[in-house]
Amino acid sequence: MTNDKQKLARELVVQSMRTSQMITAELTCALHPHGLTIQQFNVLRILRGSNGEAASLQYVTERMIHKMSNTTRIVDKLIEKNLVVRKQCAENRRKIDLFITTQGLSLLNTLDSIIDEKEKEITHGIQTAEIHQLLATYRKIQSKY
Amino acid sequence: MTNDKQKLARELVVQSMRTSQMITAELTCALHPHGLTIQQFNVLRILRGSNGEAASLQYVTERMIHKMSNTTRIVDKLIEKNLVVRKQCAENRRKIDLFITTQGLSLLNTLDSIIDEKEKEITHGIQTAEIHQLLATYRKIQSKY
DNA sequence: TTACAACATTTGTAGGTACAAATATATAAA
DNA sequence: TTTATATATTTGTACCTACAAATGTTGTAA
Repeated sequence: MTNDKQKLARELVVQSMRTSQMITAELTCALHPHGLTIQQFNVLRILRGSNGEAASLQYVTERMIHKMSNTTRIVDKLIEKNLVVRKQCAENRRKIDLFITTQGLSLLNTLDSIIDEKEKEITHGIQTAEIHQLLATYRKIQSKY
Repeated sequence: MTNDKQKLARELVVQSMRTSQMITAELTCALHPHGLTIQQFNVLRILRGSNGEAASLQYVTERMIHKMSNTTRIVDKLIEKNLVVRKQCAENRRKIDLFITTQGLSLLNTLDSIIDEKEKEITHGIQTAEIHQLLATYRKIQSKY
């Protein structure tokens, strides 16, 4: 590998972290007035996605971006805000059943358009083909791990 | 904006966070045996980059990826490990002069090839042109903020 | 020269990430 | 049946991010 490719590799690593951190900052800022962090918001969306079916902690953790984060403690925060309820699973008492509440669904409903708007803003001026290209490169990187 | 573009926008946001988190995990893992976190490693590289010139906390903070992080406390950790020394600036006593130690330089020397290797691994199978394309897209996203 | 604003860093706090160890429950093997 | 193993979640710890407030220092205008 040439020195040039090595420099590019480092630049890619640094810039992908920087870009992701900027996106994170934007979304954090958009959610803040509504009292949610990105992680709490993501867990809420995952629970909405299970369509009324009970979701276990494991189910939620598998779908999170930061898989090593502590789902128990993020869910705790959502329960405090009455956005989620937690029940012990009847069939398997090791498991925890999580459900989004009506209040949680209603909050998500408000946030959807706000987040859509932010996502539009972030990708503004980037062509569809360019996004497809970017996603393809991401898949190559992710497939290694 | 079409519904299709909106879905792509969301996918880009999610996958860029996921990719960056995977890269972070890889680098964290590579650095762990040497007792450094990514943030500590980055600060150390920034201090090496100042080539023996005193670097203020502000100088370091500006160059970090996570600008809102607490440079004081990251530097504290590096000082504990004798990788960095901190002095009050003589000309302006508000400022702090930071220097990387010989021990710090020597550790970085060991880590360089390890990180180079990781960066190679991450970008393996991705063509130079593809990386340039990716970096161009990143610049577009970053230029908005 | 004494206020006052600007600057540079530190400290406090709430929330997260990563990893390991502990707890509780269920299943399978001797 | 007892023991061992696997499964699901919780708890503990070190470190980090984001943001705000506090501290100490410097420059400047009345």
